[in-house]
Amino acid sequence: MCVNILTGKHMRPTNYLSKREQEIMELVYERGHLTSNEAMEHLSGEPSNSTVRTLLRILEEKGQLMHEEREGKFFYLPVVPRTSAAKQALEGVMKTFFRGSVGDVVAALLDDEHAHLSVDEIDRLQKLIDQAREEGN
Amino acid sequence: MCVNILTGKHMRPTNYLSKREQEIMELVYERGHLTSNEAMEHLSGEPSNSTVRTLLRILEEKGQLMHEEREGKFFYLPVVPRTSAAKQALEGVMKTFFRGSVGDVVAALLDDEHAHLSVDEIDRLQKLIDQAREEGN
DNA sequence: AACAATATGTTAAAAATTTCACGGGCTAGC
DNA sequence: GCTAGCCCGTGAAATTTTTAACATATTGTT
Repeated sequence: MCVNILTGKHMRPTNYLSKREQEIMELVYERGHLTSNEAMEHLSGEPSNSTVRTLLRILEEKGQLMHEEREGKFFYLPVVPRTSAAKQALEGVMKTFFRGSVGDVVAALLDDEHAHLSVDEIDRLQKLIDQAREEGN
Repeated sequence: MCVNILTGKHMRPTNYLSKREQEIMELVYERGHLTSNEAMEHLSGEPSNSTVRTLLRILEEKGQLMHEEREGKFFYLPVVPRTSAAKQALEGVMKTFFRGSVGDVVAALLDDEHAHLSVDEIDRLQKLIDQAREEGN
């Protein structure tokens, strides 16, 4: 068992997260915050409230979650901000499936006929590309 | 333990993959194929060859991997083609971190100043956008 | 005060994952 | 033939993950 350098609190080693832990982190990022009851409702299987709370506590010990009390309940929040986590996740997928190429990812996204983009969205992307072109110089 | 309807072979339930299993699948997709020795070298920690082979076999039982023999060695290959797996992975990230919005993902990719795109790549994306604009009508 | 309803804290058993020692098969070189 | 080197298969121990029962705390109601 590790010890947090700053707080002196005991911490679990982080490394990779377990399956259930990942499931929970996905929920937290998707919803922004999470109570044990919300988690219970949305997790696969039908975990008991007790089970879910244990997991939330472990994730807190691992430094992945923090909680604050609102209306007498624990609201769990991600420690790593959503945008950072998003970037990390994207980079992972990019490395594993797209040889690390941003272009390939965008191509896959736009190629997918399933993903009908609105005119507004296309305009938005157009601006981003124009911008990227400028920065390239 | 489950049984494959077609082959009658015993199978493990698939569901979510465990941490190690995920690590291995990432390697397979990144490299295209994998031998036990390659896996051993690239996995975190220093798993023994024996350990790795067990995991590869389990993934095969789960229907995630298949193997063929080349030069007397087992080459493990993904059962789900790379492009399908890539799409799935992207959709996961998109749902968790980008409210399912393709536009938001592309924006995040292009926004990242870290990702300097070459002129060729920008042109490529431009074509994709033009194409998407046409299809939108 | 006593009770019900709702939350969290603690602890430990059950289940799954992870690990690897050992055994066996095959090939190449002596 | 015998041996060394390399590879795969199997069974079981070690470790981690997952689960939830039970205990405690707080709040609002009768």
